[in-house]
Amino acid sequence: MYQTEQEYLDNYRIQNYDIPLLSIDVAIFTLIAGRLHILLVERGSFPFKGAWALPGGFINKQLDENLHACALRKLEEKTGVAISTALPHLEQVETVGNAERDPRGWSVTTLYMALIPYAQVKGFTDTVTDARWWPFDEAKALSLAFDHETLLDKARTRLKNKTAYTVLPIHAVSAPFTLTQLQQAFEELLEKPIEKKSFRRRILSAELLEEAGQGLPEGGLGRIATLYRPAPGCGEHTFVWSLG
Amino acid sequence: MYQTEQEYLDNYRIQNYDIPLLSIDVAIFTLIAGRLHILLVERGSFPFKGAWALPGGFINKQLDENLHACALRKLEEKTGVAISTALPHLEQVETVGNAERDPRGWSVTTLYMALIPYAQVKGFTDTVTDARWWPFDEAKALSLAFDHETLLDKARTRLKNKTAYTVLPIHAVSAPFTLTQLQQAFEELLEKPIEKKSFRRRILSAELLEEAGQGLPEGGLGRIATLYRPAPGCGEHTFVWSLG
DNA sequence: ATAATAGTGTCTCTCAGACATTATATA
DNA sequence: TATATAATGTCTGAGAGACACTATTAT
Repeated sequence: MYQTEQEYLDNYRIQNYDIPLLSIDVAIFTLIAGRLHILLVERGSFPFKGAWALPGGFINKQLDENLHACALRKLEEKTGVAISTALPHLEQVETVGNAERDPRGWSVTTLYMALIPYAQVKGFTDTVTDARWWPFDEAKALSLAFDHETLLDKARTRLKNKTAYTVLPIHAVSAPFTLTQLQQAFEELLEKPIEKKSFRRRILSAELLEEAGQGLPEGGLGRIATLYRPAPGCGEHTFVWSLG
Repeated sequence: MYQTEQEYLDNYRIQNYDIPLLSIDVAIFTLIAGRLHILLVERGSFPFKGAWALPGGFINKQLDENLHACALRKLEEKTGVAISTALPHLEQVETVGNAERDPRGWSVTTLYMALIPYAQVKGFTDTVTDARWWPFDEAKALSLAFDHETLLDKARTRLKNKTAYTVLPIHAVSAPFTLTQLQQAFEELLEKPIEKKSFRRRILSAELLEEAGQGLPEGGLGRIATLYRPAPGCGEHTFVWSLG
């Protein structure tokens, strides 16, 4: 039909094709008072107007350099977290597509999962009126928009699995923190207790933390604890063991 | 604007939105004479006409029930493998999207990875003229269409990682097989030798194999080996250890 | 002192790696 | 017999779980 690639491209119109709708959804987790919470937004427009949903939306070809940047933009819009600040963990979980999940027809969404320390976003999310943090179990009991209950489960499963073999929960606590605080974060995400000595042995021998002074434990009672912060460059090469 | 969800849906036209192109690509791996190969197709149309690429294409809203089914359809079209037959492993790897990967503009592709025994597809792929099996290293040296060199790496990495903690390579050998054959498959996918006794201990204690008679080793020389086939329901709950 | 929390010592059990040894087939 | 491959025996060291014990703080 066309003789050259340039000629083909000049005549290409995406509107001529019957393509599915594509969106991005982000399951944003944090720990509030030690318990797992997730950020949900109340939908202000159709479809599912008024229902709670994961933050998400469409790719903006002008604003978003790539898929990850698009997810990061959603994360920032809802949490006010500045990219440069600290350690907002953001990773792609799975892409789901079928004819049933959206009443507008065959649609595809790429699910991301984020984990951030509450201290870093509390000020902002408190001021946002259409979004709020839900304890995870309560969120699961809501009737969410689209197939977001399924997406919630997928994100939660990823969170749990990675906690068993990486130091992912480090992204849920603000530095500096005690090893006990970090262990409690691990236990909440893993949904089971961890033996203290084993935890300390592994987390310290991994050399992913550096000391950051000393401080009293939460509650102000007990022996002074050593404080830690993530070591520089502890980014993602954090896979070594198998917990639980 | 609209008062009810139904009214909104009645007036919804996807063509009114500026959405990116969405495709599916499948990295299909097999072992030929013990070496890792990947199936590539020579593109017959623009863009990248004449270049080698991963099998893939667009979702067909009528034919495809969901994303996985779409990937399965691509797999079947190129390999002739019947879904019902045996164990074609197919899993989603990652979704990539940006403005550069496709000259037609901002585009998104969901990458799948498949692993099948060569014996199951040899007859069919031999007859297909626009597709051929490439040794993995040679494929990497080709100049592939789009960002398929990157995709190839992502799929290869997933293959390698999962080999370390699942029995994924079981999908690369035809039953019945000897433990030595299975070990060689593991070693090729893992790119390093495995200690024989350790391998046998773990693979047998996982109880994912059942005995399937006895046979001479390849080459016809040596002690009679026990043959095995995957145990029914060894599907995917195959994660237990950490090899290497 | 007492309660509370931080941090350590150390035993045991499991299991991977290493490697020697035995068993059984063909030529 | 020699050669090749299958399959097992067993020692060692690393590390996780268990749990008792010591150390240090506030009240």
